[in-house]
Amino acid sequence: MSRTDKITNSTRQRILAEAALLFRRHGYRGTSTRQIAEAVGIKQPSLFHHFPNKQAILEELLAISLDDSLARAQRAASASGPVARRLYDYVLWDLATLHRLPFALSGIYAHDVLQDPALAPWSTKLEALYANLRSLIDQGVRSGEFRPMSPGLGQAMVAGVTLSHIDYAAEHTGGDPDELALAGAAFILGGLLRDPESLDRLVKSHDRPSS
Amino acid sequence: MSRTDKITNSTRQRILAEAALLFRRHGYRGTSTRQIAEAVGIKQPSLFHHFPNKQAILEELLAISLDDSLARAQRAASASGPVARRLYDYVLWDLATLHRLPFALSGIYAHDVLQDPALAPWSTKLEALYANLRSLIDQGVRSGEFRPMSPGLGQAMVAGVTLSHIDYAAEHTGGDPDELALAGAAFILGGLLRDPESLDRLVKSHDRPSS
DNA sequence: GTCTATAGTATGATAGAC
DNA sequence: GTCTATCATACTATAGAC
Repeated sequence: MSRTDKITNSTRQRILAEAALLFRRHGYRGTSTRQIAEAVGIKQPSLFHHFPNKQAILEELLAISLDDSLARAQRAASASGPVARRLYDYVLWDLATLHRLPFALSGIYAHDVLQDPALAPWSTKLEALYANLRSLIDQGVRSGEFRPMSPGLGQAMVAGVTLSHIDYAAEHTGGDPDELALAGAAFILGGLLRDPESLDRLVKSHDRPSS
Repeated sequence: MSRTDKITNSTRQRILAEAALLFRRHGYRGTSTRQIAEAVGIKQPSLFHHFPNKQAILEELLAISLDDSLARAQRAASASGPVARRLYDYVLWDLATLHRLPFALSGIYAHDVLQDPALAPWSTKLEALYANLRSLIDQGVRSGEFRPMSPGLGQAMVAGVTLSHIDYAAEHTGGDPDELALAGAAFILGGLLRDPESLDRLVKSHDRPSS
């Protein structure tokens, strides 16, 4: 995070915003640098004054959306206490953060793009995030808090719900981030918990997520 | 369904299978016709003897995966009886079918591809499928079976879980389709139901899904 | 039904003036 | 920091021989 972009609502930021929107709509590969430039209101070669290449735009968006999530997931997986509580708090924070992003992120976690060897470091980070989720689910299954299930499948489904929120957010602006996050976290925990009454306890005892 | 491909394990079928695999891995746009041809073991122009163009390959895969699901969702949404039962049975059938497909489908529902105007008919079909899911969720919320939630968000999350199964299936072959479908249906219903004890009843009273 | 050769197009990126 | 002009490349698809 050694950058100097305090509140630079500059061309650079507008490129990121428009690119994120287009990447979500048409995918990374389905979006041309000409389209991004047109959306920003400049000509295509001018993009390359702000970013060395198209991939650098994608990588900056990945950094925005992945780094914090991975750190939080790591802490959640290695902390102590009831797993349901830790996973619930993590999901709640993740979704609320996601719904507050200034960028319509997505089309970015799509496996196809991260499969590119040039993006291997990001693929590794996403895999690390997923490994923490698998660990959490495994802990919950072993402790009896969650229904028996393959941690891999559980992780995939949790990630699937998260991705669905990214898409939903992009097409339904104006929703309350916390409300959406609560709905998502309740759905996920409801899907995992063996004794779903404990969900009520989770919801009721939760203070607002700290940024 | 006016085709004549009984058990033609022909070049045509192998093109479909390899294309499906590559589309999932690298996306539709990230997969070149040369890659498909190479995977099949022929040269690139030979593809065009079997399909008029690249898009036709995608469309055939879409037909395989979408037509039946839409029909089933339509019936589920307009039938009578408890919503939870109808949605549970639909999801169970959908996931079990999906896990039995000979093709590693996906990368296909990705919004970015369907956004192409040339694929508008398929985009319409997917939207119709989603509208039926929204209707089911809305019915469930109104009847009190499901927790209060926006039908749009609920539909998105259900679809997200389904997509996660497609991905999971592609990377973990050999799992029991029915078992995976049960886990997915339980997750979804657990996420939706207000009174999750009724989930036990759904699971226990269910006979095996008819093909 | 498959091949070689190639047309036609769109793309990401660079050079250099202003 | 943006522009015009352009290069090099990769792609989908066609033509026509075998």
